[in-house]
Amino acid sequence: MKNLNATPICGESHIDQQHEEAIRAHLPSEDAAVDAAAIFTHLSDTTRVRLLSMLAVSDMCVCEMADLLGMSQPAVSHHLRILRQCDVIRFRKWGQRTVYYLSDNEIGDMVKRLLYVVMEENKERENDGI
Amino acid sequence: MKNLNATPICGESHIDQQHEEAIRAHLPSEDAAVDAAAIFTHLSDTTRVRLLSMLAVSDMCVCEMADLLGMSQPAVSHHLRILRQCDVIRFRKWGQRTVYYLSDNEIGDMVKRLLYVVMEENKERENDGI
DNA sequence: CTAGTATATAAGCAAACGTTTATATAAGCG
DNA sequence: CGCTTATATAAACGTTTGCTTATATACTAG
Repeated sequence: MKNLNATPICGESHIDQQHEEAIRAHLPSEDAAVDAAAIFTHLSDTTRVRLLSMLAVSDMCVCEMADLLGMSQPAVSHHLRILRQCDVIRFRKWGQRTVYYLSDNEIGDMVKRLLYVVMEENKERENDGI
Repeated sequence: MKNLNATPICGESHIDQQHEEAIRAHLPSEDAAVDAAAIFTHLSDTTRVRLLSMLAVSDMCVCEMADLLGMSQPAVSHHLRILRQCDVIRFRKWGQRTVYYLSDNEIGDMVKRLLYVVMEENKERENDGI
């Protein structure tokens, strides 16, 4: 295959059929793009990032998370449900309590790595100025 | 430090001051959580995932992206602005055209890895049978 | 210069999201 | 058995988001 990164299509003609087809062949399916975006959506909330950061430190039950965040219990449950649905976190029952933990799968690992990278970038940005 | 993952706090008492402080010490700052969530928000849209997937294949100008996605030019520009603002993508001027490309930084790399992981997970899920 | 193309921005509207308040389920405890 | 605690779900409301239409900027061609 040609080096697609060399020149933008528009350098040749506005719509180069061959080049266009080559690019289309590399694009994710409709479903894949939707699913990928969904995962990002599930992580795209400050409260949920906080919850995941907490669970990266320690398994925890709902009321503890609510206490630590200073948020209402229903609000926390709401976000936990979203994170559960995409299998980023799981839970085990422990008496009355429901103890949540990060999933031990690719998505869970990805989230941990991501959080780490983002936090580090954030530290650098803070050090650089403001 | 103790192994925080061993037992949930609630196993000892509902709020164990020492354990709570240990966890708080590991949590991201308010700003870090907001920034991390913001990055996910910027990626949390099907159109933007598609745009990034396209740019991962080849640098491209706005009208090409609009053509390939079958979307209006303002809609594409709207999303490109969002991706620009968080430095996931950058652009160079080329005559009348504005050619966009993925940033060569940690965030850009992260996005590529993420897209790859998510697409692979998606393929597996499809193979496992809907 | 004027006309046309490529892109960016602004205003407006419908849909989606996050929180709160209120209610439901379910497990321990007396 | 009722009473309390832990959690989940539902309804409602204000905010945010993404798309469209319309307009603005900027480069090119003639």
